Amino acid sequence: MITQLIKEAAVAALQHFYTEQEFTVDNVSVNETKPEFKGDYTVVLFPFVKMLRQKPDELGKQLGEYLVQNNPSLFTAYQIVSGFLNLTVSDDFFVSMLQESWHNEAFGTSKISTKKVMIEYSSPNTNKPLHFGHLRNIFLGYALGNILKQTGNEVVKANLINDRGIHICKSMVAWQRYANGATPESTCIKGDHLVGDYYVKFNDVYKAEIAALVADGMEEKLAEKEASIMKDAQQMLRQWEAGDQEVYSLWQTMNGWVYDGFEVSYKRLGVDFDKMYYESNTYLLGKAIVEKGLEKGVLFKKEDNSVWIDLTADGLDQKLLLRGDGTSVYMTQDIGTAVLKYDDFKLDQSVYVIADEQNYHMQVLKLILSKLGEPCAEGIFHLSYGMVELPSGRMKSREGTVVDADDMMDEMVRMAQEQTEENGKADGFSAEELNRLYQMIGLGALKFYLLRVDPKKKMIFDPKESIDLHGFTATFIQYAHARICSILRKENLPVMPDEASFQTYKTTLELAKAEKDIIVKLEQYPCIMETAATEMSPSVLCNYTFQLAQAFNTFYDQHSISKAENEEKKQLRLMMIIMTAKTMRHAMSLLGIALPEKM
RNA sequence: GGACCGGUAGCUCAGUUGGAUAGAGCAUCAGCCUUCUAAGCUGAGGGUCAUUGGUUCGAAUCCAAUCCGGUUCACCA
Repeated sequence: MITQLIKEAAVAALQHFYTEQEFTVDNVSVNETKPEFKGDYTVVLFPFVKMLRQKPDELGKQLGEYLVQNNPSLFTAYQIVSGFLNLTVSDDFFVSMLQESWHNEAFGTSKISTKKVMIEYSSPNTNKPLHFGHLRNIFLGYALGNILKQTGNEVVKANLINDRGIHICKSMVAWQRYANGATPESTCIKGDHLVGDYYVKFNDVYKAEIAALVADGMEEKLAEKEASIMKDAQQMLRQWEAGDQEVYSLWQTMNGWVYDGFEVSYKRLGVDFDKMYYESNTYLLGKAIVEKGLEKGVLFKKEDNSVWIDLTADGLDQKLLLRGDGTSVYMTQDIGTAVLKYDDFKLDQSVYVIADEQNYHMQVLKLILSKLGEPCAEGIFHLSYGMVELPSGRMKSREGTVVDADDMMDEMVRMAQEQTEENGKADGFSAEELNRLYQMIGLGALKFYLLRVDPKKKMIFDPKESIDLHGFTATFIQYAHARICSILRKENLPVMPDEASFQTYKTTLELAKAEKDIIVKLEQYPCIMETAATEMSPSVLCNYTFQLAQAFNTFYDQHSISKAENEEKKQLRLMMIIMTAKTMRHAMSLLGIALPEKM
């Protein structure tokens, strides 16, 4: 990568002049040169000015001369502007890069990290369908898995399904009471939606029952406990835990409906999992680890027999791990699951894609595991993301204010269709092609919208304003890609021509600014990929790809490819746009976004 | 109250270990389709980087304090 080469060259130059000092590439700061100055990359001189007691301009001149003289294939000129050494990188360097890499499908992949990594994402409850907030989680997890694979890691995509507990019993009770045996088949409602409807029903009835009790003079707190539907749900949970046949079978049936529904959604979203965990299998785990912790003296018992860990020395609180009656809590279960995952796959790293409201929980989980001496503790990483909110505040499934994931997908596809037709671009496609195109545009826009911002920022989504298909969007990138493909069609070339399609000319014509801008960007791709992986941030790829598409559009407007000045230019430009399209496809495919050849 | 996260243009956001006059998109305004797709391109306006101090040759970035918003500190999951 070029910044690395520049740093190494700068170190060599410094070492040449100042033999008594030690320099490393980490001392050298290299940035892209600001557009208002001549040059491509800039070495900041100030750190050395102080260290070597030299005047900036003199030091810059000394280094600049040396660098240009001794690296003729890399630099053609230098310029010093108030403490900054601006280096012009030779066209030859960029053209060679292009000639070597335009065809390389592995450009951007590396082996900088070869860990075994699990990414747990999605992790839904089985009492309601997926909503817009889940989508952020799902896209993040899926994209991150792909990105980590690109940098050499072995990735296990995992889904931990929350399929048991009081909230699951709530929809079951409501279904039992009010559904008259309705099934997805009998109602033609997608299974997860059907179950979700009864979860909402439960809460409606629950509220009404409380109101009735309060009207009869009961205290509200007591009414919340005494409402018959709630008592039924609690009773059902006890029966489930006791293994009651009838309850168990209802539970299996309704969860089955939900899984069928999820399957459809996941498939449409284009995501998948290598390993499924179910809380009904894991909720009893962790107790044995807690017992060991007691023996070791890491944990302690209170008078009522409940088991705790004291984290006050770490600035946190005491945390309950087992109730007085010996039953476990959420944390206990998570401890068990963390160890289970570690044992299943011998993980180096275990990433949890979970909303930021669980920051404290995850911090405590990691801390407890490390105090218990569990080797899985070190690899735990919480990829925390901000919740998606509506202008009116948080989405609440109990209040029916959620934006449903399936509806959202439909809405996006509908918008894609509407826009395409409005722009008069729906001609020349078969019905099936159009359908595929609308899916690509609609879902691409949705994914890009949710991935383009830093995960930890919360986002507010206004369904009324919906999602723009202009500007910093997937559509913009898709459009640039389609334009490139259109040029290639005109030139009778496939999207990825044979390696021997072009001659490798020795550069004779200077690169135009718009050409150079694209090639400079392309050259940065491997570096960008590394950043995305180490920062665990798909948004890095969104930003990069958008900039690349922008650079292409600018170029496209200024220069012709078919009617290039000469054959050399034409072939160079073809290589350039082929590599641009390839890079855009590569980056976007990691985010699950497809790019059309025509739109 | 403790802990954590956020505050950058009217709105949504970039800004990689401190580097040049803080950048995009949307919105607004002005231009550009007899030439490879105008879902595009070019230009203009728009900023006390929440505030105040500190460190530094240099701070949106690091430190301290303060203000605003959010999350969390359950024998819920």
